[in-house]
Amino acid sequence: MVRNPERRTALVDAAIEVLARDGARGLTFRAVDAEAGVPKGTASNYFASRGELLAQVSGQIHQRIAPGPDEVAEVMTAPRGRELVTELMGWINRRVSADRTGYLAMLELRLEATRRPELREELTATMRGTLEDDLRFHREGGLPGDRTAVLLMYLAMTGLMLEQLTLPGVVPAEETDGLIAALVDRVIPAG
Amino acid sequence: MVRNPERRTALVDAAIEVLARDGARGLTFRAVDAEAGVPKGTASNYFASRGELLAQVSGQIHQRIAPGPDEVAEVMTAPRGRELVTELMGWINRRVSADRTGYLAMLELRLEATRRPELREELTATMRGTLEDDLRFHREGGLPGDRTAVLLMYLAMTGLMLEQLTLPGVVPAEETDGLIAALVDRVIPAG
DNA sequence: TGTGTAGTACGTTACCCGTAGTGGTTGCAA
DNA sequence: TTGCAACCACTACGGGTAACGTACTACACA
Repeated sequence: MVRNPERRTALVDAAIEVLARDGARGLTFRAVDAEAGVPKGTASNYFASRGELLAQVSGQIHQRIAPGPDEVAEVMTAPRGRELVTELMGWINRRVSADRTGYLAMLELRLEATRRPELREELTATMRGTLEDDLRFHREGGLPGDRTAVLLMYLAMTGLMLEQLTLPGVVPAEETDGLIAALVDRVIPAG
Repeated sequence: MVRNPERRTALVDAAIEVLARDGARGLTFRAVDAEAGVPKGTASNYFASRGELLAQVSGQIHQRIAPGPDEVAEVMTAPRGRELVTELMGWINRRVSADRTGYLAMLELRLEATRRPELREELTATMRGTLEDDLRFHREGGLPGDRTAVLLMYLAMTGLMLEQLTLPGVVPAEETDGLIAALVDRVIPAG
């Protein structure tokens, strides 16, 4: 098994690209080779199996999707209130548009997790972790809204994400900002 | 091109099953043949291409997912109010659990639509139609909650659906009923 | 008896996969 | 500086699989 960290991450990045563009069906070692611009057979040398490739994709995609810490810090200079929460949600939304590839690959992974117990466990643990981080961030950051509110926002944003990524014509893009504002407004209890 | 309606729907049903179980990757004419218990090559005779197969799956899956009219009528005997809306949402949720296969296939179709403009258009039109039906049903049925409320519930239920289908461990099953109740309670404006 | 569909069998095609083999680069030691 | 050893990129090949479509036969029904 060859170990060249740069090349390995390059291959995994290529795999993410292929996954988003061609779907699970198009994700083959050869396709990864081609996408990464490396000779045929290279992916074979770096990953023992398709499952291992997916596992590494799963590990890398979170880093790709996760926000940079300074990015968050910048937004969080504003006073705590519903407006700030709205801003955060809109920011998530824009992030999905900006990195369609990453989020689409994530969706493909979710579907794949349906059939791969190990992948499912890993993805579940990570997603659960980030959700708990969100909850803690919200609570300790002094943002308005209880635990239930955060969970509801999480679900609605997940749904919005799915819609935008797969069938953008169903919920018109012009409405999304208004919907996000209404979501925050209604879901966070007054007080 | 052979035309035997029964067999055709049987094949499409088999394709839905394969799509949910093995994903887009596993959806081949041969796999459909095997799943439907018909001789190899049959699917080839019934569908000119993979795209045509997917188109027919898309046409049939909506009927499979759509509720029977009497089912709705039965629930709608209750007095109009938040409780009834909660009941309806819980019913959607149970429906997803009961027909995992159908909804998983639907998810696979959404992802596939990412790469197939024709499929995307058709799916978008249908989904948009059912969403507008929902909105009309809600309005004309005298249920509480404005248009925004229905859209927000749609998004949250979509998110919940995705979570349950792909990573059921992230949002614990014990919480879902409470979340649905809270969703309805908060999203529908008082009045 | 003729048309159309079910079932069988087959050949072609297209990838996909892994690996053996080669050459080049780097690092270390004499 | 030179020689050696390890590692990795790259090429090329061969095996294998499975998917696909179709020609062919059998049968039912009009």
